[in-house]
Amino acid sequence: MEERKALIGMSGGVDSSVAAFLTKQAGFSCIGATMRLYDNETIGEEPGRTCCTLDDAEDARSVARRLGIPHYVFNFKDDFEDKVIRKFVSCYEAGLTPNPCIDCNRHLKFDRLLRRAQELGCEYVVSGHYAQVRQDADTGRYLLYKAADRAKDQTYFLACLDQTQLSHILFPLGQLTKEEVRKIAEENGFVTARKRDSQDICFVPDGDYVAFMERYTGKTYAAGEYLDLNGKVLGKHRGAVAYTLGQRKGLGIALGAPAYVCRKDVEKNTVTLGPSEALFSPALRAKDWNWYPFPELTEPLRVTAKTRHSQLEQAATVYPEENGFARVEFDTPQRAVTPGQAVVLYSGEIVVGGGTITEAIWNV
RNA sequence: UGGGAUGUCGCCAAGCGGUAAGGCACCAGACUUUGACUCUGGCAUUCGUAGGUUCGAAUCCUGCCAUCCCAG
Repeated sequence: MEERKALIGMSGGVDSSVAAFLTKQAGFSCIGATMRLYDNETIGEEPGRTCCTLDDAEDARSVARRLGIPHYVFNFKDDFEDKVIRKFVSCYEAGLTPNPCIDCNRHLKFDRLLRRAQELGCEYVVSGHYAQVRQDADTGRYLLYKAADRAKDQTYFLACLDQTQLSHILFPLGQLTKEEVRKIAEENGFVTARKRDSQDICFVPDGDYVAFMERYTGKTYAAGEYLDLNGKVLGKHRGAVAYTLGQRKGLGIALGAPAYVCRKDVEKNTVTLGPSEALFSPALRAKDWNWYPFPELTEPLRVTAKTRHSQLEQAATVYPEENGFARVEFDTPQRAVTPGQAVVLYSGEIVVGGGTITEAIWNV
């Protein structure tokens, strides 16, 4: 029987290094691959703490060499710019709040990279994500399960993957804790063992995404007015694209009490400020759903839901709607439900589905 | 120009003779593979200004300056 082949997406971090090690140990014929997603000139930044600098590619290569597996660097800059960076910018310009990590998973790691893997004869793409995929014995469907290490669970970023993608994915870290992963890396002498976890948007290393957008588009976003909940003008803001729902920091306006972005209107270029209490909505509507235990949602279902990565799951009921939409009604109103962000539904250990929030529903 | 009022951190604001609260904003960390939220820490040797009284003043007195209101 021919040895099964797997391509490991190696970012140059500790997680994917250990994923490669475990895949090799499991008996797969492995190929290591690092994606080149952008140049520093595209993003107008000095090399920094990002997910795919040259240093990171070198670290990945070093680990691959140690494991005795080949290592390639694939140039996916065109797709990354088109499907992640451009979408990021156009989302903000449309008044939404994008989630580039999810788009990168959907279009790069588990699409472009997967296709390249298949060209190389690999059945699987392997990544260092903390999540689990299992095939349901009865239905044959691929199910996404939470990671054993709940604190590191990354299913929120992966609930955009469809059945075809899941059927070709291995997450070797799904049953391990971060601590165990670091230990394995140490024991094997990987240079990546003590690298810190990645964070921030990789192509905006300094965190100033507005400055990034202005550099990238060559535009200047016009200042506009801050409004209170009654529409009264409170002051000037630096352009509605620079704000996201629920935001408090960086408003630069002192109102005596903490103020948060409660609504925004990119057409009128206004940002409405108010107290935290004005941010709670009892329901949301979302589109572009992926369902895991079944092909389509046909009837209301009790679930728990997250509207952001670092949020406790909230009890809710999801209702199917026309044209691929679904409505999620929370038992308790949720704060700053933000269009453009993902909503992910769970039932116990499994991910029921994931979609993209189109609107917060303020009155039910 | 008369009459009145007020001037304390970027904004608001305690203090009222005993040696500068607090909130907001801001900055820095922490948390976090998105944006956010949150948490912790920092943030006026100085109280419009110049003098005076006092052991001691942001707090009392005087001049000046500035702002606001009412008269004009």
